Amino acid sequence: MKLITRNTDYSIRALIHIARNKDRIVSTTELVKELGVPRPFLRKILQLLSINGILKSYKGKNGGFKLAKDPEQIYLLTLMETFQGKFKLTECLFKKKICPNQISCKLRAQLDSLEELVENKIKEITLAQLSI
Amino acid sequence: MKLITRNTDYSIRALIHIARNKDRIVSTTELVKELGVPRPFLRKILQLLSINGILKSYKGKNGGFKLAKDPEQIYLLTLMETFQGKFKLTECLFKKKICPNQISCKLRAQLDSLEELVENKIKEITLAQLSI
DNA sequence: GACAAATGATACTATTAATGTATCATAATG
DNA sequence: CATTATGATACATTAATAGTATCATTTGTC
Repeated sequence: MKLITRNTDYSIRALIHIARNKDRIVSTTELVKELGVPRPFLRKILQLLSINGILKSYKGKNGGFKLAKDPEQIYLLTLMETFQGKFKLTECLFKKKICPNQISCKLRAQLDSLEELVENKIKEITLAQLSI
Repeated sequence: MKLITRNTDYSIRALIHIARNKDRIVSTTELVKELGVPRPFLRKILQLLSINGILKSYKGKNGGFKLAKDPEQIYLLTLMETFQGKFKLTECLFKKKICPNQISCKLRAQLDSLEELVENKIKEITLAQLSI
């Protein structure tokens, strides 16, 4: 199963590097060298981070990215939801009209409480903790 | 994300029905009617449950399946691992030779502790609880 | 102002995992 | 011995993930 997909993972690694060099602009070229991930894919990821206000971008020569917030304010949950959509451990089949009974479903109840537990844990994790 | 995939989910629903009728043999035909899931897919699932000693099968006319164990002894974690492989919240990219540093990875450490938490919770859930 | 080096926007392709099908063999019951 | 069930196994489809490609726009430097 994938709690964290590759684009989220790459984004974290990129952000860690940017956080560790937060006084200057970091370019995609530099990040590709540092992380060894595919350039076009990384570019797409950085763009999304920029659109979502996590990175600030600088166009043109010597351009690149800087953090738009303090590392303490960048949450793992936010990153996951940026790339993977709203946090859900398991989509209920009820919604896909396969499982008939949402309300009485004991499994659903168990999963919901588990989901809450996991979400609360993830909420606490920030870039600051990951980049030290 | 999918903590529980469709075959695990179908298996649970099938087992619930079988558990509720545990004094008699239940056929695939009956389960298809009851659950409304694709027959060939369900057959494959029931076969796997049988191979793994969760169901006992009866071949031939009037054949079908019965529980091979008490509902109290059938764990959600076992079902998940039967259909989805060893429980892992997120496969480490280190193993795929993409991420260079397994040991120093702070994210990995966080995920590992989260994984333990979730696994322990899932370990406690049995068919008995789900089929009441 | 022209060029180079960067990001912005966006459409497309490939790969993998999940989901579902099909077929033939074998066994048990009446 | 026909019918109805499971056993074994190969195949096909769909959806999600992962990755590519292309052209436009912006900015610094000569």
